[in-house]
Amino acid sequence: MQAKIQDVQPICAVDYAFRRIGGKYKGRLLWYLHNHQVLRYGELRRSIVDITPKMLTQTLRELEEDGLIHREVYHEVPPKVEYRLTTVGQELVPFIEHLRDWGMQQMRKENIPMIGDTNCITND
Amino acid sequence: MQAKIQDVQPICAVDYAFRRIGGKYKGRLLWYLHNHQVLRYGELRRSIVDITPKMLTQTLRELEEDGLIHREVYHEVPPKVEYRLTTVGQELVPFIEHLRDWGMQQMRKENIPMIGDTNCITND
DNA sequence: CTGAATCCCCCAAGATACTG
DNA sequence: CAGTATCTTGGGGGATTCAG
Repeated sequence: MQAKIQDVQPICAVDYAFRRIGGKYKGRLLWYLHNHQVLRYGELRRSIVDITPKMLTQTLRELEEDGLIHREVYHEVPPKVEYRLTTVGQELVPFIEHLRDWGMQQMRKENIPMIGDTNCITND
Repeated sequence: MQAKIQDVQPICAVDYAFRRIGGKYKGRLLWYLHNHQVLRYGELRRSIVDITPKMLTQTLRELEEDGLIHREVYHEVPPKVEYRLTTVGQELVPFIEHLRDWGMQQMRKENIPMIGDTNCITND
């Protein structure tokens, strides 16, 4: 488990913000949730191609505890759980969007190959 | 040493961009360099209060190799080395700025204490 | 003053198997 | 379907010492 954001006193706001969206998968997770509005656990698992169930759950829990995403459980058989961005989470979208644009530009300029889609959009 | 950005094929642009500015100190380093235009090694060491010489050098080298900062060596006694953002590095400033604003707002709302300055500005 | 060189540790992340 | 439970590991990062 990553150290909770509340448990470590940040040096400054930049430090705080970077720690809050840091980690290997948080950026993509937020981005995919933004693109699809709402995604189920299995859909996220297929979107983040290189993630294991453990890391997916762990990252989702951290983002939830952190107030960036909302988790909705439907008590059905079979189970169904939906994830979506909270209002606070949505405030981060412009940032991720611009960062993605910058990343795309850099990759084009440097001719860097990638595994997935150019726009970071999944198909399902 | 962190795996070089060129050596790991990114999943998508978001993945790429996050990996390129990831790490514990890169964000603050870029931010401080933006605020002061140019900083010497020792000034950076005092700005990033929680960094060790090893991590400072390592992070600076990664950012340099990555084309985000420029390193200028003055062959004097005593030695003098200056760091500044490159053009590509400067393109990242708006995002860091936006992220910092978001972080400040969150910290104010949640009443989170911090160690350094609210604006992430150092004094020297 | 600006680093380099070691040694070491912790924990984020991976692999695998299992469950309500 | 949506997760847990263990075990393992790689390397990011820390502490300390030395150097030009």
